[in-house]
Amino acid sequence: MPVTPGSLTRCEAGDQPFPPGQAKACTVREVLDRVGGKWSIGILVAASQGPVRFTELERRIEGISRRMLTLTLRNLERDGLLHRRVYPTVPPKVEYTATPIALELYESLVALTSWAERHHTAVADARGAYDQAHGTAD
Amino acid sequence: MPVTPGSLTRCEAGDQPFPPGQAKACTVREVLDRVGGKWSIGILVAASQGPVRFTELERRIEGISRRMLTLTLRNLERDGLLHRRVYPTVPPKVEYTATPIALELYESLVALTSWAERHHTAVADARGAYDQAHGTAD
DNA sequence: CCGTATCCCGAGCGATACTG
DNA sequence: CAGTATCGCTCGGGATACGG
Repeated sequence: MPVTPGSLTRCEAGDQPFPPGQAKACTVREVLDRVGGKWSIGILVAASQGPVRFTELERRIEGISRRMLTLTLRNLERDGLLHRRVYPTVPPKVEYTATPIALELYESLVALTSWAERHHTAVADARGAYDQAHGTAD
Repeated sequence: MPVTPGSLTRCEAGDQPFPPGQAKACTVREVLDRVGGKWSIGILVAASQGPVRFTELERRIEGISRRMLTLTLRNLERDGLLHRRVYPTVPPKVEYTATPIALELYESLVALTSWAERHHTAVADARGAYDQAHGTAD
């Protein structure tokens, strides 16, 4: 059985104007609005292996700025995807841990990685063909 | 068995600097960069039910502008997710159809919708708690 | 009917410097 | 160590008007 249209009912949490029949699209957007940021997934992956400290993330993510690391961590924490534990020591120590629902999300993302791995060459080919047919570099 | 770190090998198609151990993050980003746009999913959903015409999409998506509809259609076509068929009639008629790999992607997205449906209340609660604890509206 | 062309704005992100 | 503050830019996206 393919995807059943209408199996997803409502779209109440969003402020986006999705008409009926587009409930699924809306639901997906919900997720994308939360982990669609440039660094969210990377942080989630790192934190899914166990508690991670701020500076460790800064090293592991490579390319991220202090600012974006902080911002993304805050957003993930706000959405209940990360738990932030502060040790009142000196120097300070903060650990970030993926919450259970983040781990579930992580699992769900596997479907996407699988798709990407199966078709990324096809996508690349399609791009090449398209750019060939139209104006590649003019 | 939970997600096995390292089961996804390389990240060759991207131009983003993902260090080793972040291959999964990179792969997911690949997908997000393609369907992460504001309207991509909606169009994909509509086109997955069968061929759709331009104006029909314009009505079904509700809120989308002509410009963004065209742009998003072009991107999806370029990535091989949509097939564009032009009937040389007058007035012109154009049909967009989801390709097989788009349908597979659509299936993969079900995992995300499932996650969203299971936890969107938890996320909302987390947000509320966070905003409560910090400065909601001050 | 199916687009393109232009203008404009705000969010997202990067760089840099400062702090408890 | 783990942040905050400020600036500035790029780019996605909205509004509007025009064209084949």
